[in-house]
Amino acid sequence: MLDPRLFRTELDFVKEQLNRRSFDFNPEYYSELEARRKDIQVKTQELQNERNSSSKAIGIAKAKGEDVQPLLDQVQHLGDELKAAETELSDIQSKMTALMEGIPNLLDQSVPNGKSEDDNLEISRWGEIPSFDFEPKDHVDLGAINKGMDFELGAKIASARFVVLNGPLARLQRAIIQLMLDTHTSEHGYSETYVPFLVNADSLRGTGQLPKFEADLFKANDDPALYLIPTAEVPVTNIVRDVIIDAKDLPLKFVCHSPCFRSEAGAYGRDVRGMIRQHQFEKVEIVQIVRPEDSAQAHEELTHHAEAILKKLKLPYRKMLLCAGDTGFSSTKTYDLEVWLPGQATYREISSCSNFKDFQARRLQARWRNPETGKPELVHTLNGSGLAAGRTLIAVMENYQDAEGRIRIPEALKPYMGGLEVIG
RNA sequence: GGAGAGUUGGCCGAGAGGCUGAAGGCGCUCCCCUGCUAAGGGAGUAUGGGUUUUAUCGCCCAUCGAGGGUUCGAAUCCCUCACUCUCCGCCA
Repeated sequence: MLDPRLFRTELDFVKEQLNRRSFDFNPEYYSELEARRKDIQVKTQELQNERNSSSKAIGIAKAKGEDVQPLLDQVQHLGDELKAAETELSDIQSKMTALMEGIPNLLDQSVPNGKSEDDNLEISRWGEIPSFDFEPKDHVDLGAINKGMDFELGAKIASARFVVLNGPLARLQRAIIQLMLDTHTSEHGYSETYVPFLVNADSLRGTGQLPKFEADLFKANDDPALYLIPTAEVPVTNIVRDVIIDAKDLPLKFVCHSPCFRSEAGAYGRDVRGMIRQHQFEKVEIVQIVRPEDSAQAHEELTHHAEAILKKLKLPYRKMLLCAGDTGFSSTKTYDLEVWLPGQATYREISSCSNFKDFQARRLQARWRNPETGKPELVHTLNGSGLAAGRTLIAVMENYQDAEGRIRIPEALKPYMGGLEVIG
């Protein structure tokens, strides 16, 4: 959620900034709502004040043993009037909240203009694109060998867009996850957490998935409403919901492995083949909670932490700065890391690292006590995939294949593979 | 799943319809005092919101697990829900 004060003082600026995302913001509707809100809130509070002071007077009169009937007659009319005002106020406040919760974050100055992923800006490339003296297979063909990766079985057990991994490939994915967790905890200073994979609506509202993106979620229960997490970002960032953090405890850095569940309604037709876009996938997420002045620097570092995994695995990748039109709802600035997939001869997203500044923190009421002001102030939140494990598995398979369709185990993963050097 | 007991400020804990946003204690901050330390004295110490933006001051509103209700008036009475603890059952 954006700062309501910004709307009251810089309405034109807000509209202009939201335009960069092609978000159509209607300042007239906002101003009208805000004017009514003010009007009704002031009126309601005046009535409440009147009721409170009258009631107090009755209490005092009664204590003195005076006749309170005249006073009671005086407040008679207040009840209905106040109730009507309160109803009207809560009505307009929920309209206001609905409006505000549907507005995306403002973009950082450094984010380039653009409409789609085609306008994203390439920042850097790393690694050698492998050359093969044979036609490289994609992960689906490689996985079909020994039924190590079985999409039909996934469909039988669940539905389309689920997969079953068997034997060494299942272990390889686990090895990838282990490498990521170990690297982030022992080299990058993150603290490992284990969290619920079902979350309530408040948590999803806090990180920005609700109310706007319910269609992307799997709802697992109705009363109370519980949803399968689309990313560990949700439960992990909600650790600090409604918390005032001691200044000395910042930054907080969490790493968390979890399965992720995405309904991706409407996404059918894209990436139908293989493990690129699944309803369920494994991911290691890194999350930072920082002082506002530190978030830009933290964003760079967090992205480097994700890159470090690709470097350890010697997977070629490029780093993209997302353009205005491709940057997510809650983010001010996002770097995507795209790994090279020989099977598709293209770069594909494997990590997304975002700085949300105070957008999530405001929804979460996640604050820290600023020693300079002595007051609670909003923190900044950041997160990134470090990395998506399913897609990392694909990348390892495709980049480390040989002419016979076998897969060499990258050096960094060997300690986790129990002596295995080659799969297939 | 069954039975019972709880949920009050950073923490402990009083309060049982009316000058209670909440006694008292602990902690913390500032000041005074005392060779040092310890002890002592004094003051302050929730959060959100409104009041044409911000800051100061003031005034006002809301909040005693959450949401409804009764009442002129609710931390206090009633209802619903959530969570915590204890015992029993069942399990990993």
